[in-house]
Amino acid sequence: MELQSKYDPSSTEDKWYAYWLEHNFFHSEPDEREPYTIVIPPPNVTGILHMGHVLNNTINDVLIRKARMDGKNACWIPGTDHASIATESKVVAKLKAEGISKEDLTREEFLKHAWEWKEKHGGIILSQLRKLGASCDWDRTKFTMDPDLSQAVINTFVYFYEKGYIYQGVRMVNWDPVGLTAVSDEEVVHKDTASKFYHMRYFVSDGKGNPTDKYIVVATTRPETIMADAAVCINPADERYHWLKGKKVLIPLINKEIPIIEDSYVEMDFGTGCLKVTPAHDVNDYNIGLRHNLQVLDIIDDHGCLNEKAQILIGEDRFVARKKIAKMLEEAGNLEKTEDYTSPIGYSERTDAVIEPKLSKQWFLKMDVLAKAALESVESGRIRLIPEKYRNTYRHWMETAHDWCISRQLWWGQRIPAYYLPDGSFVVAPSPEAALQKAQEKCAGITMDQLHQDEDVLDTWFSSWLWPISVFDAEMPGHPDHKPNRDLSYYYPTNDLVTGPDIIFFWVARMVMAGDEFMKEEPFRNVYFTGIVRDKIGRKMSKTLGNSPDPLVLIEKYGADAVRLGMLLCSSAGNDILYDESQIEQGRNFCNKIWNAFRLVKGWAVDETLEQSESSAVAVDWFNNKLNSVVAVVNDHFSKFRISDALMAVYKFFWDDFCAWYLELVKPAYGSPIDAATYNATVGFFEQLLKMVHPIMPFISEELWHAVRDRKDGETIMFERFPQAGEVNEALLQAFEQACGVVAGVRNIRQQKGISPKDSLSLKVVGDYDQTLSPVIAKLANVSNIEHLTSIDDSEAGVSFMSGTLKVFVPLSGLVDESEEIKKLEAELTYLEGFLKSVRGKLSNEKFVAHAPEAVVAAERKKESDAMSKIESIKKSLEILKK
RNA sequence: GGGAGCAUAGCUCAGUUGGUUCAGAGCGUCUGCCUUACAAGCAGAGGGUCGGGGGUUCGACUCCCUCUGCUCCCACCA
Repeated sequence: MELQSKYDPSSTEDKWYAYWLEHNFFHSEPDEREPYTIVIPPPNVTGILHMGHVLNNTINDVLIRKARMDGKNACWIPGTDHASIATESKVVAKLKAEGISKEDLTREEFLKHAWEWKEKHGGIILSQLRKLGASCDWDRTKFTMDPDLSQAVINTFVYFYEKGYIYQGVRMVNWDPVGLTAVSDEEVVHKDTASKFYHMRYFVSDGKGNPTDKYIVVATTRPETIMADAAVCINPADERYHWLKGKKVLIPLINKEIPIIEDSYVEMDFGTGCLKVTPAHDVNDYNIGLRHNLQVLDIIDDHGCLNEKAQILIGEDRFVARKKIAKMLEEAGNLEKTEDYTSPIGYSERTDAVIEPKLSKQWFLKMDVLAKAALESVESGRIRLIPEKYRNTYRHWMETAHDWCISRQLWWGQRIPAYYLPDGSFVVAPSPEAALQKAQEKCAGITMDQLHQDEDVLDTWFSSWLWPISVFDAEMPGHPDHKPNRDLSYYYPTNDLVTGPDIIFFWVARMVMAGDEFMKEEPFRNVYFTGIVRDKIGRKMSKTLGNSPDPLVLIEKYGADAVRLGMLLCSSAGNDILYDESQIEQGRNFCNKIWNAFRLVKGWAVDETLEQSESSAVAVDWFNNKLNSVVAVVNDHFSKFRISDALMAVYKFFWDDFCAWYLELVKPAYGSPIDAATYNATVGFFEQLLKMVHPIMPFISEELWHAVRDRKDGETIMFERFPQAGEVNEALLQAFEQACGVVAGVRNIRQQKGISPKDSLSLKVVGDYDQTLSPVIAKLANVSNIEHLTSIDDSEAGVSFMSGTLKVFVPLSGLVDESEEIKKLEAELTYLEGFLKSVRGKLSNEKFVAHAPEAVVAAERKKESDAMSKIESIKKSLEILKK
């Protein structure tokens, strides 16, 4: 069968993925081997594959396939995250399109829709990962809202509640007065908005609630909130206002007396330097209020209208009230001036309503003890962050960790297991039945109907932080005294985690906390941070920009192997990667190169009677040593997570060493057969190369591994042992290197002089030269004979060049332009003399000789003598030329 | 405003305790080749005072300070 000159991934990739699945190669069960475990960063259950996933999962797959080939029991757990906010908003949008509003549904009805949506759209992303070649153990696929995983979450809540780590508290949330819901920080968009800066007079009180004639000016953009003011704040260092210390001022219009307080939060050079503190309606003011123990007075209702606590303008919308109150202030003589002012205002992403900061009751998990342990896990080096710079970020987070707000005003997720009694008190229990029992202990005779479960669900991260534990043993997290099951004991801790630095705190740190708490052992050893995938000009990939290619289209066009290689080419750990389709083309080209190397080898006819040629014998010996040295380098790169370096080492080894040098050396003349020894060695090398390629490009390596030799059904390259480094004959590698230099030199002369590769030349060499390499030079440079001499006959016309300390002379009659040669040699001479001078400068420096290590000084001496011999040689050539 | 990081060839990046000819790789560019494995290829070549300035050192791309420019995270200015 004639093989095409282009590799066609579409005809092989699906075939081999099906083959791997059919033989259950990805599945892992505990055994006596060392485990190697990765849990997938669970993508959103209703998400679809984007370039970020491709990068992350390619790296994961490279690591897992490498470990598998290193003989470990490799297990990669796939799964999805319920992603409460993202999924719920998708379902809400879908219902809205059908004319159904969430408010019209009961919780149960809504959840039914949500589950239907999940069943229909969920897990698409996992099937897309198969296209990429991801070798996940699909039998172990998990979902963060699987019944057992959900129960683990509930149990964890109960556990921490009973431990005293969970409490209810008040927190400022982003309230959407139109959507009538709290929205997350991520759903708030800040837009510069034109507004007014109102400068108001607050009169100083005489101590009995009456105004004196003294006043201060307070500037605000929100005069409608003055009724909720709890204080006026100045910077303690502000001398302009020292006279105010300890005094009280009166809120305009309502004449309420409030204190002057001091806090360095206030910027002296912003506004008037006096800040009205309104704890209920501004986050910063709330925090100041906490420090100074101020009263919190909430005067705005859920719809954004003033309530009765405002005393005036009750029922007015906040923006209407703002205009009216400005007028009232002016009439009362309290408005000094208004200025135009532009400031960033938060808007709801979904309803475009201006966000109102609002206090609400939330559940919190104390972070102090957990964060301390998690910090220690990294500081001690038990967890390695790659690259290391993220240790700083991590430490910073852990040292300033705020308590974790774990409640969300949503329905999609694990509902908080707190059950309220009619008297307003509550019990926390892992199930309604258990809750009832506890409630009855508090209040005899109470029935299930009288219990009311908290409406909120838990933050999605409150389930994902258990992921490395719960995917193996969902019993474990809630029951720290529970003995881990077989899977958890075997696979935990996992080895490597691959994720983005943006969730270092949300996810990574919290998994460490859960691991420390429940397992007394970190959940992973190494965390590899990938960068963000950006487009060619550095913009984030986004739907609206339309600069995000569909990975499936790319796979269709170039093949998964090419896409994988293209993504890895430019991805050093922790750096953003600038994606460009040309990288994937490079991946495709490499596949094609491998394919054509295979075509060449496959096409050879073997003649068992043929003797191995000298050049082939040298080639095989050399390549064997080269293989050993490259394998050592590649393994070293892998062990340090230098994945793109490992990849590049393999790439160059295949392309340059194997194809450009080795194959060219052993290639028989067209139509001639090859000897058996060389053929067998070559096929063996090719197999080793395929194994080195496999973790990065699984499909083409499996395809050719089967094509290069007859294999039985059930055989796979996946479980072949990754090549191990052996002894390296450094002298041989160096000698070969030198020979390559000579070959390149001769080719260069051919190019310059316009000599066809078909015309053979002869060479004379002077200097240290390993003659065993002569056949190599002869074959690759098309040289008929090489003479190793002590000096060059000065009567002959020709061109010479230096390769290391070796002088190579190519006799050429009639083709030499002597003046050009002289110019070239003189330029080289000038360079070498300068070089020699600087080396001698170093060596004559007593301090250098005294301080520098022996080896460095020796190296300099070698440079000196090498340079001297080169200069000598060039001078001789010049003499000859100038005759 | 607080914190972190980056700046090396046209582009994307290496440069691993400061010392081998250390100024590198890949891609791109240029030149010559349709040489029966591969033009998605082969053979060659050019290209950077390592952002500016200062310091430490026998020696600095590498360590310290400073300036400039950029990026990210957090808090967002009443």
